[in-house]
Amino acid sequence: MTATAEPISDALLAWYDRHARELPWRIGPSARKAGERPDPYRVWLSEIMLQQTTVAAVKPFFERFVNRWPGVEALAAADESEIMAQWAGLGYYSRARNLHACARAVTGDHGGRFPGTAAELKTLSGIGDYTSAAIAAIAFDEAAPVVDGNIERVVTRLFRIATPLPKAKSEIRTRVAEMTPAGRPGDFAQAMMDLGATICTPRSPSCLLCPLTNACEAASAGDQTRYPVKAAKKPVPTRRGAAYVARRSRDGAIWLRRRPASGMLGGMSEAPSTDWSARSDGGTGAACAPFPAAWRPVGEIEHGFTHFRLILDVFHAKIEETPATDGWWALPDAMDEQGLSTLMRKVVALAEASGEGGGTAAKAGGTRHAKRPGREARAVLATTEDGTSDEPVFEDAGRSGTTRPARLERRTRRTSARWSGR
DNA sequence: GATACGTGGGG
DNA sequence: TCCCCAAGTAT
Repeated sequence: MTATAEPISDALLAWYDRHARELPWRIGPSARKAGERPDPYRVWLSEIMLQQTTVAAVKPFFERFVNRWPGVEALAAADESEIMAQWAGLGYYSRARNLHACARAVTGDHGGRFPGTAAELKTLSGIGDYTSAAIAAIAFDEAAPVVDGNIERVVTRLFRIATPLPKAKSEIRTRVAEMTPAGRPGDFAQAMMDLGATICTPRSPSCLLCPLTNACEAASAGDQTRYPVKAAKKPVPTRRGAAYVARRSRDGAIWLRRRPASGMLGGMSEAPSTDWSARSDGGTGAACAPFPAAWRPVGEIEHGFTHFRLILDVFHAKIEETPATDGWWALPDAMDEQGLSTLMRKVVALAEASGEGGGTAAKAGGTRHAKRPGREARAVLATTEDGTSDEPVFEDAGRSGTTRPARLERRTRRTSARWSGR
């Protein structure tokens, strides 16, 4: 332990006692001191969701998950497709698959209880260096060094570490291990993350409000925004592809299929699409469609992924016969349960908005190339048709069986879908 | 070690 | 508009 280590954790914990954020998965410092402990299941679930994802984005998903699956056994008993559908919109979908695998491992191999050490936790699917340490510290009081992006920023500034990430990780971890107090390792980790999220922010840190400013080498030098130093990022290429939205004239149902279990949007549903490595010249059209129909171009969707930008040409057709390909019919009312990624929700929304007979003004020459998918997607969509309802379709029978006869239930109401994620 | 892997919000 | 980035992991 270095000479400065102890004052840092003391000052930080004192700050945390006053300024800790209240979060649905968190036990506040007072309650924690009073002996209350966080539920390892909730800690785990939140940590998985929070990987590369903002607190604001996670909150509603976390609430839905714990309402639906209050404990790890319930989650383990769920169908993976149902978990995927609930995860839809949160991104990084391998997390959802790993979540299920982890829940099953905890239930099957650990008697329904999460193992209590970082080393054991790390053997579970979806739990790596950060998450294992975080769960061990927060839920089980192990003084494991927790290092996430916030803490990297705080520590590189505190010690003015100029080594670029990710090379600096080991040094950062060493520093964190030195600072982590045996008494309150979980609060310390959460305090560091809160500090990084609210005070020691990337662009304009509020050093005047920071409890560690006196100990901070970068603040003393006045160059705090130089840290952390990161390797240069590479330019993101553009890929193109096409998506084909087939609508059943009778009830407005859309033909969906499931993407392969691994790779981009793995395991999620989609309107049948070409692959995306496809030529950047936009050489997509009716000829590339998954099955013959009167395909009409309705615009394009732009979507930014982490490592490439995608431009998807969207085609629409009204058909009546069930295609002779793998897939299933999804009714407008049931879109939320289909496990559609955000990209595919945009695709479907665009097709809906420009589909003739859908009740919305499909005219206006602007639909041909919707350069503003964001605005497009935010449009309130309404179909004036009455819909019949299939059962929720995102399930095994649906994707393999294809032409499974729909269970018909008359549901005479208008559908009005708003682009709001859920 | 480098790359694949989503999405939405903020400056 | 564009770029950055957010409680990372798996391969």
